[in-house]
Amino acid sequence: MNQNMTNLEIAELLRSVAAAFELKNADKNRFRIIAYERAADAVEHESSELKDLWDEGKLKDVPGIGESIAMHLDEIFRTGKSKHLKDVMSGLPKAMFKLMEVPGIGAKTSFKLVKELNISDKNPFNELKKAIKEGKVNNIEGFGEKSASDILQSIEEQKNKSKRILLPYAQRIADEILEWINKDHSVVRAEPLGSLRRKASTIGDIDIAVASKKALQVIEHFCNYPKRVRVLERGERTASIILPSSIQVDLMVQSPESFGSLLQHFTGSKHHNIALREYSIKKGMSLSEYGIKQKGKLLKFKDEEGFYKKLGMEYIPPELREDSGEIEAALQSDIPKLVEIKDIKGDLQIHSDFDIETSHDLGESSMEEIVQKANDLGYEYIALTEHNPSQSGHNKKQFTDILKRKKEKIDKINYSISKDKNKRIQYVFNSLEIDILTDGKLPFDDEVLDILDFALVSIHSSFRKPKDEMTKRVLGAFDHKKVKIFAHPTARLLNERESIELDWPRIFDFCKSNKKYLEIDADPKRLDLPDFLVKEAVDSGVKLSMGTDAHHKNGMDNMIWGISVARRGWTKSSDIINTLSVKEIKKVLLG
DNA sequence: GCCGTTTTCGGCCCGACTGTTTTCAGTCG
Repeated sequence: MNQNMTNLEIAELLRSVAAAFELKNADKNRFRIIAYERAADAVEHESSELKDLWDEGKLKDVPGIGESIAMHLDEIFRTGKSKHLKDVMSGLPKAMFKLMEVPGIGAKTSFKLVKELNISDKNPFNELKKAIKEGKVNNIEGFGEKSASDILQSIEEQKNKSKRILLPYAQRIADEILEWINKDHSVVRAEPLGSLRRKASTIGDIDIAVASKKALQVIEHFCNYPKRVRVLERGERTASIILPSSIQVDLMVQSPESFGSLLQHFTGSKHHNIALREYSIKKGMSLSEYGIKQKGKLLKFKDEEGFYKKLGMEYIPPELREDSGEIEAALQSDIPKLVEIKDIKGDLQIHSDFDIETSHDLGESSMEEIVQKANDLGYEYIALTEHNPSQSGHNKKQFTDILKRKKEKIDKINYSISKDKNKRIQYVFNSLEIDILTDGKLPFDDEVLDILDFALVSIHSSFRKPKDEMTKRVLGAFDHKKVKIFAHPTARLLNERESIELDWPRIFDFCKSNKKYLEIDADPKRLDLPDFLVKEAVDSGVKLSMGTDAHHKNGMDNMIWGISVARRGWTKSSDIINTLSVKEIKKVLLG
């Protein structure tokens, strides 16, 4: 424990406390254990840092954190430790909490192993592995050959487990498995569910639901998937396999007349389902993957619409099912009509191969290829947004010359587009993605900027600066008249680089007052703004811009992933400037 | 320990699978 614990560390602490309670008062108060686990979940789920919420006196606004836990956290943030939580965990070996990271090892198993084998805190995983190999584990009461070797395998898999899977890659893996599953003739329908169906930016496990009257046959077929490394479990209705890189695939089978309930159950999220079930209990209904039980009778649902309707709710799109207000909205028929890919009329961040003498990466496709691709996608407009020419080795005249050359080329393209009545595409914006320098300035002055139609700004260096300094830096650059869009605003790279720290409410206010726009960068390794900030931005009345950040014409197909983020952020088409017609967007960007 | 669209007290989501047992505890999603 320390004064500056992150949400992840706090969640881990609360989970350890839950485990400690589980061991210490076995049957006394199991709901306290659940309360701590739910608090841990809530902290992990929370988009703001708890320390910041504590600063603002809002700790108890986090659902799952009440009087008592808030008090302990307050003590931690003030003094760096909590006497009570420390007492709860006292006498339990640290190694125990570490071993619980292994799938299949819970509190009780972990405690028993550490105690029986005298495992030290130093390297519990290696010590446990060694004990298993020496045959010491299968002699412990409650363990056997199989459980010992399962644990060994779990530790190994945990070690080589890849990071969370990027959305499009998870989709490809799921598509391949679906192709295999559909070879079984008893399969009526098969769908990828879980976080993949909710279109989360990264995916942990891959979940698949199948409608079939022959569950056992489907499960047999699934477990024979050629790319499997091993079968993790295999029951009458569900099965799990492990793929290379320790990717887990879970399968659930249900008869076609109940497939709607299975879709609903297996799509999740866990938080959404729990909230939904708690609400339903009050209405005298009990929900499960089999249907809705009411007065002892089981009602079955072929589709999800009927399921939600029975609960007195509007249909909730999968992307919204995170227990972040969607149930309340659905009860009041207040679910927004979410933006769709067909609403998008243009792509506002694309890099061509025009040699702009940048120190960043150039695109790989020519302007002409990109314009053709945009036309194929049905777009009315695009923006060509190469990185700015490098600062070193260019003086003002050279900047001007390069940008004038680019403008001439785009002018020609626009002229030829205007002559071709068969083309959907009507305008190419002459733009640029400009670095925000460390001091908040842009690399060149207004005269050079004037050559452009408009500009994007973004951060590509000095990512780790304090929130206030970073916010001033961004607003300094964003303030220029020609600058309309802040591109990939958090600068995060999924699995690789954390988001920068910004005062978001201040950024949102600035955008609203000054007609500036925040980008959703649709590049699958960015997906930036992240969904929860999209929701906050939209709630604050900020308008967004969509860009694929394509560095090759094929990258323009990535718009769909940006749309997924927008939808998860409760975005309507009117919240996004790229849904405007070419005539309207010129007023917005050229003004 | 948390929480309130019947409640400030009395509830707390629901079910599957596995190994080690011989009816169930532990774990997971």
